[in-house]
Amino acid sequence: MVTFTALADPKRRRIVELLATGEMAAGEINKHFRVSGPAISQHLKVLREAHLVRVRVDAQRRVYSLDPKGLDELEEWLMSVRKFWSGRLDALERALRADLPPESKKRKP
Amino acid sequence: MVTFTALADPKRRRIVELLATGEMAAGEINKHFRVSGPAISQHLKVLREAHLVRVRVDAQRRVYSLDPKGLDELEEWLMSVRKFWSGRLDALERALRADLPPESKKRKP
DNA sequence: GGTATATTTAAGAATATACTTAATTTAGCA
DNA sequence: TGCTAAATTAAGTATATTCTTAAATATACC
Repeated sequence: MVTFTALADPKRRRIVELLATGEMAAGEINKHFRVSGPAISQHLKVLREAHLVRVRVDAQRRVYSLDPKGLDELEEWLMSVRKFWSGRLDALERALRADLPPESKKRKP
Repeated sequence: MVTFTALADPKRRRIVELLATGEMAAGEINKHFRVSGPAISQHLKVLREAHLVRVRVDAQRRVYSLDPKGLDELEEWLMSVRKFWSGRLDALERALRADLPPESKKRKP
């Protein structure tokens, strides 16, 4: 799940948000940030490897757009965790339901 | 969105997956990894700050469980991006739909 | 009180990340 | 061909992350 690593950086998250509104060339993406071109290029590489964006070549320009795969993987992980979790109530919730103390407080070490 | 930073680490993701199956004390979580106790404790702190887990005190033990807030925030971001994205087709898809070339290939620099 | 257990906090070291400037690649056009 | 534009790759550096061991904190039990 390189997806989370890719989205851990705020600039990369912002790039994904930008591309959600439509495709954009690397240079145009760059204008939205106060960093050098290479910095953005490196971020785009990470996003590409995480299948969060794809490139289309248009002459010298590289036009970037969202890749569904990355977000799908993210959602899959999220739903998988939720699936295991749902149906399970934690001790506190069980206690509230049964109107009983959460569990025996004493415990041998 | 400190959530992504928290989930960027594979061990922390694993901890969330473990807790999805039920609550667990810090020491018990630790047994699932080959690292020292402090290492896990630090990971748990990051997860706590991201509202992905919560603690309940039981004598000397700290019993951890999932916190809905973190995953909710994650899902919210994901859905927000999808929302902006949906309805928008990229140039290639538009072209395929209209059965026309994607766009004028020539462009002045 | 004194000792053992469970866990966290502190301090420091190794590795990874994100940036910079310089050099390289690729395409268009006079 | 030579020149400009757009972007990437390369190399180096500053900062962040993750881990370790040692010390501190808190609770239970004798």
